[in-house]
Formats: sequence, C-alpha cells, structure tokens
Amino acid sequence: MQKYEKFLALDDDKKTRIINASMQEFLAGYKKASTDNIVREAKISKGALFHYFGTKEQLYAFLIDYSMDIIKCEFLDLADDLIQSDILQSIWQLSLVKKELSVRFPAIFDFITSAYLDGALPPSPELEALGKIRDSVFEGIYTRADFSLFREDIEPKIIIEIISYTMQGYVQSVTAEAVAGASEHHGARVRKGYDAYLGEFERVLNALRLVFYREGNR
Amino acid sequence: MQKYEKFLALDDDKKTRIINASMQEFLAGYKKASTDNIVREAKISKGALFHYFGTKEQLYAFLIDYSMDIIKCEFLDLADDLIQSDILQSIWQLSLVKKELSVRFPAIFDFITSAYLDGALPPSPELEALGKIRDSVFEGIYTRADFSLFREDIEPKIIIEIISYTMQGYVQSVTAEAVAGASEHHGARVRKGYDAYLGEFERVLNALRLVFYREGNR
DNA sequence: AAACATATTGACTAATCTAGTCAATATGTT
DNA sequence: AACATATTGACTAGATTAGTCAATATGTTT
Repeated sequence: MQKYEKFLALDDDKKTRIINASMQEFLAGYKKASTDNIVREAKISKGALFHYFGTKEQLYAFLIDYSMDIIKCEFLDLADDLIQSDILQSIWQLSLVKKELSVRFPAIFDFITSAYLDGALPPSPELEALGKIRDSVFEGIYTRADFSLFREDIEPKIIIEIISYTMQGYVQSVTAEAVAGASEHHGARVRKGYDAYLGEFERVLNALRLVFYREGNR
Repeated sequence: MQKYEKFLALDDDKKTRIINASMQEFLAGYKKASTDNIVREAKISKGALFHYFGTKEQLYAFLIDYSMDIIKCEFLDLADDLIQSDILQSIWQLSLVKKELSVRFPAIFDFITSAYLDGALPPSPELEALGKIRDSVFEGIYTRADFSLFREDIEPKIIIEIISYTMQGYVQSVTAEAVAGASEHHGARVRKGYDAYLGEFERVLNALRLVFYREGNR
C-alpha cells in the first residue's frame, strides 16, 4: 500500500480523524459524499486531503481496503482464535471484539455494508469476498459448536438462531453504549453504563444456558 | 391536510411511487436529497412535484406527517388491539403488521428514524413524540404481559429481553424477505420464501414457549 | 542562519448540480 | 369549441462539486 504512504505517515490522531470523517460521509453513498464535508469534519485543509489521496475515488478505494484489512485482521482472524466449543462463549467474545472496533471506528461496519451495496465503484474482488467471509465466521462457530451440550427436544438450528438473535440484539445495545460513551463529554445525561450491560448480559447468558443446555452441562 | 390536496387527489399508484421515491432519497438526509433524483425515480416531471408540494421543504414536512400518521394508525393503534396477555403472540402479531407496512412503504421506518436524527427541520412536536410512542408500545406489551406464565427461576425482565431480541431478529429477516419478494420480478434467484419463514417461526415460537413458560402454560 | 525540502493551507475555478419557474402542451369537462 | 386544470421539461441563477496551485509554515541539513 505504498500508494498511500503520505497518509499513512501521519500521526494516529489525524489519521483516525480523517478515516472516521470519511467513512461517516461516504455512508450517504459515493456520489453524495462531499470532500468539503470530510475536510471540515476532519479539521484538515482541502489541499491536504488531495495531497494524501490524489482523488476522491482513491480515497474511497483506500477506505474500502483499509476497512477490509482491519475487519479481517482485528475481527475475523481474531475471532478464529476465540471460537470454542461453547457457542455462548464464542459469540460473546466475538461481540466484545466487535464493540472494541466500533469504538475506534464508529462507522466501519456500516461503511463496509454501504460500500458493498453502493456499486459506485467497480465491484472489487475484496468487497465481493466480504459476504462470504462474514458467513464463514458464523459457519466456523456453528461447525465447531458442540451440539451435544444442547437439550434434545429442540432442533439445534432453532436454539442457535435464538441465541444468535439475542446476542446480536445485545451487541447492538452494548456497541451503541460504547460508542456513545467514547465520544461523550460527560454531561449530566443519564445512561445505562457499559458495566451495567456486562452484568446484565451475564445473567442473560446464564438464562440461555439454563434453558437450552442439558442438565449436566449448565 | 388540505395543503396537500393536489397530491392527495392523485391515484394511489402515483402517490405510492412518489412517496417511496421521496422517502428513499431523503434517507441520505434532507440536504443531500435531490428533487431531480426523486422525480426520476417516481417517473413524474419536475414541474409536477412542485405543483403538488410547492417546495422541497414542504415535501419533506408532508412525508414526516404522512409517515407518522400511517405508523400511528396502521401500526401503533392497531397494535393496541392486538396486545394479549400472551407476550409471544403479541410480539408476533406486531411483527406481521410491521411487515405488511414495510411491503407498501419499504423505507418508512428508516425514513422516520433518519428524519428524527437529521435535525434539518425544526424539531416538530410530532417527531419528538415518536420516540415516546415507540417506547409506549413495548411498555403496553410488557405491562399487559402475564408474567405468571413464565417460569420462576429466571427474572421476567431477562425472559422478555431474550424473546424481544429473537422476535426482532426474525422480523428483520421476514421483512427483508417480504420487501425483496414484493419488488421481485421472479428471476431465477434462490430465496427462502416467505412461507418458509412463517413455518420456521412457529417452531421458534414453540421453542420459546417450551423453555420459558411454566409447565402448565405451554 | 541560510538554504533546502516537504507539509499544509485556503482562495480559486470550471464544471456540474441545485431548487424552483414558466410557457407550452396534454387531458378532461362543460 | 371553449374553458379549466394537470403535466411536461427546457431553463435559470445560485450553490456545490472535485481538484489546483501559489503562498505559507514547518522541519532538516549544511
């Protein structure tokens, strides 16, 4: 990626500002994104942006590459290590990782999704691969899941779906909480607090274990 | 709403085309929405749109009003009648209603959310009320829910959360399926099919009943 | 300190896009 | 045929666009 060496040589704070401002702006679609808005939000000059990236299209392409790399390295690959036979633990671990990523790059998952759907740029093989990769993570979880932990009178598929949806819902809450907390200037607003979620989640986890696992495996 | 009589006098097909094209375009935010894109998508002339609505701002205001009315009349009020003591049935009924609405106006819920977050227009009391209304629906469900149906060794709050998230996840799948199915020209694409979801959902519903309800109430 | 190299700025531009207009046409009604 | 209304799309003045570039700031080497 020596093409973007000028940008990559910047200090982390500036890089993050530019990346987040750009991702946020590109959520509206490639065409509707305005470089003027990006530089205003990132607090850099117009000239600087084009000095780093050359064109708007190259900036967009960079963001896609960069997001894919990050998601791949810091989410998917990491996920691979985390997967255990206990599906509840696996999905929860995955959720925490996703939350961490969303604190650093609040729009990264939305950006990749939007880029995937946009089609303003010729579909890159990398983008195409995303859908399959995401599936493969869950496939990894499921194929390694130890179904014998589950009770027998409900189809494993159903159990997994209920667990997945519940986790998914929780992750959304926790992520929203974490993102809000990270960008917050600690006004008097009333919020639930991240730790409260963690505690509550543990009780949810216990409930799921209680109702879906066999007696001996709870 | 006599202000928009010219528009309201149109035949349903044209009205729907204009509403859906507009909602879709306004998803990007009030400023970024282009009336040129709207008329192109809705297949009407530029002049016609401004004949109906006067200005872009009035179109936006109309859409907010109209969406709120529809959601209120065809979702929230209807929901009020559907609510039973059996929370599983309540949430599922609600989901079906939401799905029906999403078939007619695929972007209506996203549009209202985006309008709520946008802040391009002065915050109308109606928009402000939305958040509370939405909460009140679920409040209605929960306050009327018969907790005595549940098993005693898990907090009702946890049970309700798991059920809610599961339903929510399923509604999302079903809605996506219904929207895709409605706009589909029946190519050779492989899809799960709406009925398959219904059948699968019934099994999920049974599973939830089995694990969360007391023995006598299953 | 002087000379050089590179990073950053923001005013500037030509091209495009914007909301909104309006004379012309189409459609329907009496 | 005379009138009323619905609809069109070319048109405009002003805003926004991606991208440029001379000028300035910052840092490094001699």
